[in-house]
Amino acid sequence: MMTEAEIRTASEQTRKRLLDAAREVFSQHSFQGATIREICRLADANVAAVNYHFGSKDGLLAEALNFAPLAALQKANAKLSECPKQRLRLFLRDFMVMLLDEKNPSSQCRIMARELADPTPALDKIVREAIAPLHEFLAKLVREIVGDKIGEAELRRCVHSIVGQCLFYRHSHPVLQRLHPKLRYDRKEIEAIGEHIAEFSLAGISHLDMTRLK
Amino acid sequence: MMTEAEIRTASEQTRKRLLDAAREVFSQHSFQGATIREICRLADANVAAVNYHFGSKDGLLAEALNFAPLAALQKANAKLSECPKQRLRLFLRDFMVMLLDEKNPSSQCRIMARELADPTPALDKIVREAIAPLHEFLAKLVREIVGDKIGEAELRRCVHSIVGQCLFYRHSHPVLQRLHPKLRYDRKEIEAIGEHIAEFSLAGISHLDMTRLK
DNA sequence: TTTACTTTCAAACAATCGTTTGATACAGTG
DNA sequence: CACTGTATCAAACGATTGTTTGAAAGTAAA
Repeated sequence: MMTEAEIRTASEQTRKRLLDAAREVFSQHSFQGATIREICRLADANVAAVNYHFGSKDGLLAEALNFAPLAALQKANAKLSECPKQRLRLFLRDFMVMLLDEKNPSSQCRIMARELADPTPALDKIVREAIAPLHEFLAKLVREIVGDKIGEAELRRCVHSIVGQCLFYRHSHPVLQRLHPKLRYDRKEIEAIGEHIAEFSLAGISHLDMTRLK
Repeated sequence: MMTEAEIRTASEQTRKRLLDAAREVFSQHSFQGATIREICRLADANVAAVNYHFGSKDGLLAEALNFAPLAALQKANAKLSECPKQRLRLFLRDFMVMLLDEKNPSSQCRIMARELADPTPALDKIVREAIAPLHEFLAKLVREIVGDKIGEAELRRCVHSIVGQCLFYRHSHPVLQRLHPKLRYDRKEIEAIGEHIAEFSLAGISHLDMTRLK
């Protein structure tokens, strides 16, 4: 026997299991490659559960996406009293952990990275709520570092260079596994990658700054 | 009425139309998202033609892949008498044209970029014949620039930074279109992107060199 | 208990997928 | 002519997809 509150959570537990399973499956397959049956098998739910709780496969993906952790990362970073360069270093470290660490529950970013190349009905939401704010955040940070000596087009390309480096490790994971079979992405390696991207990018940004001055 | 040679070319023309259509469709959809029926519709051929000429969808993808243009790019670059830095600039410009220019017939690289994230039976061939040589080529080039002052792990990360920047524009094309709707990838813009990646990366490489020396 | 509502489930649905089949047309060989 | 092999085609095959259905189970309120 269950109380009203417990009943509600029983249904919500099913929803939660479905969302967790969906994030897992959607992050490992393309949207067309992920099947409702696999998600439901992983969630220990009936095939009809997805359409009952979320209306459709599209609806499930839309609800599975939650970019609050990414937004929180940016918000917390903006409040730091460090210099812009150091804030970029810290952000890239945390962002790479979010992208690569299997133990990290924020697999939404992994879905985001996957959906970039494969437009789905959820892409509009992803761009609006996650990618656009992320690019604006980085653009503001780079602008703080470089000043107003470079144009908008170059600023945008710097942001692309940074994001491109980060997403590469997530996107090309299956390939990198085959190129370097011995490599494991433990916490230490992930942080080393984040630091590399930060130093590499800071040098690239500063260099553009210098070339503009001449 | 046709002669024997013309018959053979008639069949080979069908093969060619199928391969062209396959490259077009595979570069725009994931492997699971691309359908044989769409390929055959584009090639103006029967649905059975793919299995008749190539055995299966997998076989069609495998034969559609041809990395000769990419290999030729590397070979031609290696023969240049320019300094390593200038050779990197030239290679990145040509590579970006190959990746982004719609008028460029080398759409195999676009398929490659797409397949990175979505393992298919053809991924082994892609890694072996295209990605591994590309990474080795860039590693050698970076090594020429930086000398032996950095370790293998850092060298590898530099290559990843370069490749990541390049692939980002191909991978995230649908997203970038929504972020910057006014932007068009004409020849001039593509070359500007290639130059940016070159300068950005050269600065990053040189900086790692300097930090190692201290 | 009876009634009303929510949730779950096995089963089926319609659509689409990659693939196969058997017929057909055609060119070359004897 | 008959025979052989190649290429194409409409049609169908079996499997799998996302989705729907109708009944069963379970809870809350009457």
